[in-house]
Amino acid sequence: MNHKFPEYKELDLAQVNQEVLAFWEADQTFAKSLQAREGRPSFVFYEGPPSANGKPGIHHVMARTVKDIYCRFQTQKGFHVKRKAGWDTHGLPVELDVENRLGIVKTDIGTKISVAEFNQACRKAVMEYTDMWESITAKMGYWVDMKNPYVTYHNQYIESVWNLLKRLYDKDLLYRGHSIQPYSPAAGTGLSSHELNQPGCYRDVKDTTVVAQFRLVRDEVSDFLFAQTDTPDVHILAWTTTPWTLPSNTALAMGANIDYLLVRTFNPYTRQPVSVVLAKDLFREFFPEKNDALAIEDFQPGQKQVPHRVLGEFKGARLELARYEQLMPEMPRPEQGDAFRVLMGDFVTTSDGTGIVHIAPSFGADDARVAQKYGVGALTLVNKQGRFVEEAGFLAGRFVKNEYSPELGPDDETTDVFIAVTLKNQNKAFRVAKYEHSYPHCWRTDKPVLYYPLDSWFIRTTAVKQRLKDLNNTINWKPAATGTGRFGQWLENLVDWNLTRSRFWGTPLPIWVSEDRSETVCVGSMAELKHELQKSVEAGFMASNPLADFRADDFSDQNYNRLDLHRPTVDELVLVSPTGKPMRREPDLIDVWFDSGAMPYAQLHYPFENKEVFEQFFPADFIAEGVDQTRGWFFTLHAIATMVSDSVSFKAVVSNGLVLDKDGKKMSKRLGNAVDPFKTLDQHGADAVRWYMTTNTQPWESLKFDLAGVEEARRKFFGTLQNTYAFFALYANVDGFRADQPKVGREHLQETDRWILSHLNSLIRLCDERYQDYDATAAARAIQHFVIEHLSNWYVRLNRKRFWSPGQGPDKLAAYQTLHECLLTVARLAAPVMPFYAEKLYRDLVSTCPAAWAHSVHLSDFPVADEGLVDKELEERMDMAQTIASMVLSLRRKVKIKVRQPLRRLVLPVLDAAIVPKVEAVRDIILREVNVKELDLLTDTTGILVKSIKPNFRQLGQRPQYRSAMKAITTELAALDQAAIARFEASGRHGFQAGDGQAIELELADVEIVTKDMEGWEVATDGKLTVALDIHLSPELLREGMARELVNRIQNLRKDMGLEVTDKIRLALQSHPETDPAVNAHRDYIGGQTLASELVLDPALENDPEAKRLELTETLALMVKIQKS
RNA sequence: AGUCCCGUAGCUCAGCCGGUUAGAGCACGACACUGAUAAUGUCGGGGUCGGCGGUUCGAGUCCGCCCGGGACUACCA
Repeated sequence: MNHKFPEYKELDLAQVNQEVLAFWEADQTFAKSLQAREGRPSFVFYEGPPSANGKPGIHHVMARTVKDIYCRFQTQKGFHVKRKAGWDTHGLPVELDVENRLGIVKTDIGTKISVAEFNQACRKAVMEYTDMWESITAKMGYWVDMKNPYVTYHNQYIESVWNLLKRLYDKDLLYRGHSIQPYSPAAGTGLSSHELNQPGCYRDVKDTTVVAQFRLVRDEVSDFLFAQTDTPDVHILAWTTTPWTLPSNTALAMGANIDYLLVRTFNPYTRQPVSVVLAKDLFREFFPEKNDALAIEDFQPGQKQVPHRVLGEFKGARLELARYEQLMPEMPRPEQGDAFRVLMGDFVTTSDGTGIVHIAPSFGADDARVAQKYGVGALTLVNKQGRFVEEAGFLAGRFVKNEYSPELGPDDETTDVFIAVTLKNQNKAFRVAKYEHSYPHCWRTDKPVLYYPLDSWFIRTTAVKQRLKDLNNTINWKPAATGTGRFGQWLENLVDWNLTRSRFWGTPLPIWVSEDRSETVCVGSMAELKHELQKSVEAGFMASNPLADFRADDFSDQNYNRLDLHRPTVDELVLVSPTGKPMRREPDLIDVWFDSGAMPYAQLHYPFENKEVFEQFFPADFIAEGVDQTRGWFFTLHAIATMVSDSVSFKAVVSNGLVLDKDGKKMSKRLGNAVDPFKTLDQHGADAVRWYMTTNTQPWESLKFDLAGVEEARRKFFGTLQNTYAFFALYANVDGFRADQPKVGREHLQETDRWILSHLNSLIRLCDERYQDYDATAAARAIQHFVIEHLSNWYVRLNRKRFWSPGQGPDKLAAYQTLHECLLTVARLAAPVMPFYAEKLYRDLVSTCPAAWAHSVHLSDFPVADEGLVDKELEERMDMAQTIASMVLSLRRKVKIKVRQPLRRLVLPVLDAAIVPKVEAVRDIILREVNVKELDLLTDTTGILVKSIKPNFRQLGQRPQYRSAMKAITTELAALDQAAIARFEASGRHGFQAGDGQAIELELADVEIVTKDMEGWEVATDGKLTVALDIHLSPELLREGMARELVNRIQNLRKDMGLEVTDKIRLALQSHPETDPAVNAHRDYIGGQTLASELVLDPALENDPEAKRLELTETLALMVKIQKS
């Protein structure tokens, strides 16, 4: 046991980090913190799995700080908080990374390199940086169980995922369909949205655009248009930026509520009379105002300006299901569906084009959706190479983009232009123009992406949309707007989840299909697979059952690794259908997001193991990840839990924002502005980084990470806290203070003790509330304010003398106990945010008596506020004392009188009798602080004070009848002179007539009276308080001031000589007419303060070689001799 | 393009239910202190609260539109 509080020369947070880490390691503190709460209620936390094939960045430190804070807090609150780490190991980023390293592309897989080899490479790459992750996790103090993580590629994990898929399959929530996906003809591969979001993928390109004329068929629906015009035909105008999709057009889309016009005009190219339909909002884009006056009848074919006349207006809904003729009749017609009709689409806008959208369901996602809704078929006249197929007649063999062709260059005629010219000549183009827009490009080949229909499996999330929304409303989102806004919107516009990916390294889709697709089986477990395989062996489709030895009740890796549940092994398994046909696995993998969304189940290998455990660990009380996960992990967790368990997956979620560089730019390796997390933690210590991140900004706002801010946190907060501790330790050791001494009675507490304890307990309550509400920022800011402003700048400053005064006694003990209590409590309050320094501080503070406290702050309980110690009135009057002291100091500065120079009198005019007792209570504190001898409260201030009066708006606002008279009241009050104010104060009321004749009667409560000035005094005003300072210096005061100057200089000298605080001295001062009177008058004081056992005035000191020269003022110096006695 | 977040001093951020003189820290400048001292205190300059319009007796705060930054989703004629 230590009998002394450790003292330190300086604060080295990085060093503290090291020491505490070593302590935790040796002590197994994390494990103990869990053991200690074993059997207590659980606080459930889910760790979102990071991908270990990338190095951790500073933003991970941010995200993990958030997680760690609330887990540590809830642990201190007594909950059992299990934290299982996890690794996201599948998916495209891993594959791309491996392709890069091997120098291959997707199409090489299966040819240049086998799938087995490729997947082996992925398996290795995926855990490549595991040790870096483990290291950063430890260094930053994130407590999570890294020893038993869940890993998404393990067979047990996959089995759980398969089980979930099977449940969805059984609920008829899985179906096969096709969707329009980005596809790179040049690379021959589908692209994910992830790939499309690589920087530089979206590029501005200039394309030839066409406004095509679609000829309506006259029928019951469209008849009303034909009836209004003289031309035989009516055309719908539709705009496209991809004219190569026009041959595949099968429908047009209009907005049901959009206003459209029927316009009689002439085709600008063929000059033929036409009647066209377009959105009213876009009318002026095609028909300028200057042509309004031109008459249709007068039009000459050679005329440059084309006349127009609006014939009618109607809502899009009127044309629903109207028929039109195929634009290019030489093209085939779709085999299925009722094509060439006008559909209503909610995606139609009038922001550009014509307000009517050309629909080619094969080449647009919106197109496909609306076409499917109406049962309109598709034409796919382009193949995967981006080339028109044979059936496309005169277009057959053409590349839709020159970039896809090996021969064509940018200067060759494009298919778009070719089609535009063709349509022009056929009176089918109303406008042809170049248009610049952004379009995605394949990041590997730099060539434009093609949207192309591909087969996929989907999860019917739209079937549970309402339930998803309802459950979402019960989730506590931080910030709330993310839940209602971003996430809510996302759910509102939900589409079915495109589950499958044509890839290699991922969880295989456990669905086997017979060749004619008539029979399907979904496998939900290893045991089931074994059983199916057995049947297949019996049917003769498999030579042997690779799972023959698998035992369903043995969860060991050895048992589970009998068969790798990845490609290509699973592809080789042929099953048998109920009718005896062979079935092969659907070759696709599932979206990796399903892996991570399945983690509440799969991390426990549910439902095969841990069935009861799962009940306790679902749903999570809390999760936290970046906002970019809103539609990622947050969604997949939510969707899977809703569909499988009809429950939320998490009750509360904190989404944290980006970490940008200090100029607000995104960090990237390319720009070289990425902050190295290891270096940062090593240099500044995790606490400073965590503290900075937490206090600087709310976690969901993006953080402009600036090392200067980390440094500031260290200097301001940790420096002050450390100084406060060092101050405490210095004197506590001198006095042999022990923290486990019985508490002194409350009667021994001074006003300042009770004041700081009041603040402390308010702080405890606030922190508890804020942490509870996932608002660590407010908690940490409050702690910081308490430490710097209240504890250090005021409490320690006011009470320094109590600590260094000689002797012992209840008053001194009270001071030690109060300060100790404050520091100890701060350590416990701040521990979730700054786990290392809090640990250090806590252990130092309890080091003199470890038995009385937990040996780690993280094993200690969160402080409980003692409401009985909270005294708001006390806090108020101390605030007032601080304000008054500050005002006096300001006055002193103004008149250039040092604080060391005592002054006679301070006067405080009292406007409100209520403050009298408050001031009385803090009178001594004020006087001591500002070095003034008397404080007078002046109650009768008439004639002395200059007052001003203004309305109390808040008060008056409560009275409806005066609300509109506010201006008149303001004017009236501003006009009152001193006498009128005095009368008002005396009578308590003031009546007058407002401009409109309203009689107004004001009471004192309706106004605020403040003082401005005082005749003949040095005065300062702050709000309602005014102080006046008597700055007259009597000879007596000057002598006392001089004595203090002397003491001050002698103390400095003592220090310079290296004397201990307790050393006694013999003191000789040079005799001097300017100082002798002060020395004589205050001999005892000087001697006492400087511990001088002997004080002599020596006229001959000037020549003493041992004497030192002291500068007292600019003009006065004195010789002094000090000898240790 | 849609959705969401943000915009307050040179920088980082507070500002509750609308109340009339908008605050803190950093940085900068001046002064003071020197037994917490590689600390500390006091004072000071510095603001069209992104812009415009509206509601109101009164708007940084509420509403609408716009501008700028960011994120996500989409890329669609």
